[in-house]
Amino acid sequence: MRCMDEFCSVLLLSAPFSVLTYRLPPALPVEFWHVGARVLVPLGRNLRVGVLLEVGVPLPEGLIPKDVFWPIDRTCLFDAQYLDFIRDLSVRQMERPGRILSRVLPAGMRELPDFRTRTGRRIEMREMSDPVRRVEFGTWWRNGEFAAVLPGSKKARLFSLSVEPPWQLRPGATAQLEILRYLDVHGVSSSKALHIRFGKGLAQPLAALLRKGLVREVEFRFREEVNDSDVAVTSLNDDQRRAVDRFTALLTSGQPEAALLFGVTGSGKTAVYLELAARCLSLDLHVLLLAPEVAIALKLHADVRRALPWADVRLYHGYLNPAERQRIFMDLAAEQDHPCIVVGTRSSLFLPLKPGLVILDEEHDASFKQDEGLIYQARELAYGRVARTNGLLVMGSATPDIKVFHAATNRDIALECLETRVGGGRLPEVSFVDLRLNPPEHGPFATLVRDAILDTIHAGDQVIILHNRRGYAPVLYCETCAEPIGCPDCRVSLTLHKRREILLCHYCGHVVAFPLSCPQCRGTQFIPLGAGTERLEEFLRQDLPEKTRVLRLDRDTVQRAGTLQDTLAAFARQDGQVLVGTQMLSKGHHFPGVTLVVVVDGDLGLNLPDYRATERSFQMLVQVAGRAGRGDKPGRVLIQTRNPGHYCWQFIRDNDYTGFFAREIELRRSMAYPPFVKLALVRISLPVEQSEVELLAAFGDRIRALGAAAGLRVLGPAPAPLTILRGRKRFQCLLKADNWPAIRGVCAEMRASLAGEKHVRMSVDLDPVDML
DNA sequence: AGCACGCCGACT
DNA sequence: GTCGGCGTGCTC
Repeated sequence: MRCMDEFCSVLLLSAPFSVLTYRLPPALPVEFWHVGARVLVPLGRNLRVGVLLEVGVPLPEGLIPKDVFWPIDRTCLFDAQYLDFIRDLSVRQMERPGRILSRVLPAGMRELPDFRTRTGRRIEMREMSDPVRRVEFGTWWRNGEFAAVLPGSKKARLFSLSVEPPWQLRPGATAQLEILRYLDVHGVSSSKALHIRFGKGLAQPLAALLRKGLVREVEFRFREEVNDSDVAVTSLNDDQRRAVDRFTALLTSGQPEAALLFGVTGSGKTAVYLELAARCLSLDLHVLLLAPEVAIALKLHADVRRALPWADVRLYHGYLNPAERQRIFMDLAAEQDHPCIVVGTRSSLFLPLKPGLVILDEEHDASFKQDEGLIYQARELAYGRVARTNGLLVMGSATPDIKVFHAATNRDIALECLETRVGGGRLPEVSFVDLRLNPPEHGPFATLVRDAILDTIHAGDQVIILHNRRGYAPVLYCETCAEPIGCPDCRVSLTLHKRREILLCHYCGHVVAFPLSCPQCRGTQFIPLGAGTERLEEFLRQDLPEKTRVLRLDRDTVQRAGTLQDTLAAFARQDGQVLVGTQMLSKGHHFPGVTLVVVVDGDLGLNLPDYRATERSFQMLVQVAGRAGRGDKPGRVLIQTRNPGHYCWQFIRDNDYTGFFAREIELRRSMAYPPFVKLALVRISLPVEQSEVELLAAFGDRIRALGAAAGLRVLGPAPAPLTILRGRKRFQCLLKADNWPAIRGVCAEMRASLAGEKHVRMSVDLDPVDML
């Protein structure tokens, strides 16, 4: 029994997310409490989950503390390094640490757990607060006969459409039809999401649909890959060996290190990762291997399992069900000294590991930036993690981020290059088709492009057609009122998705049924303008010889469970001659039968209001070009353009990343863009019905004054590229500075100055990836 | 997030 | 008169 009261600080994992002071209950022994473990604390009249941050803190003046209610974890979940990492992130994001932590943890971990005895009997909170019973529960807790079980161990059920529309339903089955439509629009959905949408009336119609086989329950949106790995586990070539040796030296240098592995597509970066991972494990350190997309993570997971069958390999990503995610999280926390490899997507950065090695595969990929909710750039967080463990961050790419390559050329980070394609495959020949001289006479294709497609098919080879625009037509034009149909909440036109019979806003997700009559003039005659992947697929089906099989891959087709993998697998075994799709198909897959890649509109990405537009276009086109000719036949890439003079084309043709880099970095230097300055985008929005005039004037004056005082340049405020989005008018300022703290300071003051304006929202994107 | 408190509109 | 809408403010 302690004679003096002890106080502790607890970080709440639900609103208000504050750090509060509690007393450790004198009746429970001190060994029940672990810094970094979760505890149950009273707040108001109920209990909350929090993290025990510190024991032995002073009691704030005038505060009468409540007692911590009960421990949840028996061991520390978050060590000092992890909490420091979260704290650092919270400073950078200008958010409270509790909010950050609650966002990055598997959902169930911030919810009230059930307490059960070993025999499975549930103990009510009411019983646990009885002072007499508590002594007994304390004994049980110590003996491990009593524990917190995570909620949500009940599996979240996922449902997917299993039959394409039109559906055979009895007339009047409106509830069933609504559910089918919902699944068609939203793709694989959890029972929770369906419940939110349909409420109590869900169970019966859903059961009917399951019975009829129109809807099926799926385990998982993705299947684990079978071990058909194509990574050579044979010996490494000289380049690969040199990279491995150099990185191994960095791994054991005793200080944080970062390195870039720069290698053309097909040069065997994965083999380097695997060898390095093996060495890291033999040093008893954790390895984190991050992929930009779940599908690529699955592939890498299979590769790792095959190459390192003796290793403890885990797979983690956002599509695991919550119980699964929690289990992995808790397992890793419990075995922090046991070396293992986690393969996953960016959310794996928040697992409780002590990573000796973090590998970012396809480092340039925009998916590594989380841009909803908690905004972060995986690369920076990955470095944040290895910085605390004196580990090594390896970033791999054929088309590195300009900023990363700049750091490598400055020798701020190490650089290793893989010069040759493993197995000697040649890079494809890239040529450009000037659409002004060769007009698109066959749908969107110039005659010579269409001929090339036909020739390839006749030769028995495969074609990839890239068009980074989904849907049927991006604009639906009303014949009578001569206006395109626009989104009611955003100032953009709706995209026609013909098969799904909807018009969809690609910015806010607004959906309307199609066919419809024009909301302006009630007209019913429409002309679809422009083409998305769906229209290309339709065109190719009609235009190409009848027996040609055309597959399509974009976000719309992938909404059916397993479609992404099924389609990729079907195309890989040549169950289809043509694959049409968005940038989704430029990533990481290997199709030996492909000898032609067609880019329908090479200019599509070049004219966006974004200083990185050219870089991104370059990366995507080089990546998709890399899909061609990886087998024994040489490949060819045809890029249609109306702007053949653009500087990036020659570098794409010559597969000359370093040339592109040299040009681009000079442009960035002269225009004062990153990496030469730090950039932030401050956006304010207000409901459309409010006047912005006064607000903008006051906001502009204040931010320019603050900016001048802090030594940064302020551009704007100006209307944002999508001026009206989701029913709000949007304006933005671009801030340029030579350090982040100056930017953060100004942003924090601006946020404070807007505190009184209830309907005005302000968001800050530090280092924006795109300015839309 | 919850839950209280408090201040205004339409009911037994 | 009171029931109940949800705006504002606090919780160790």
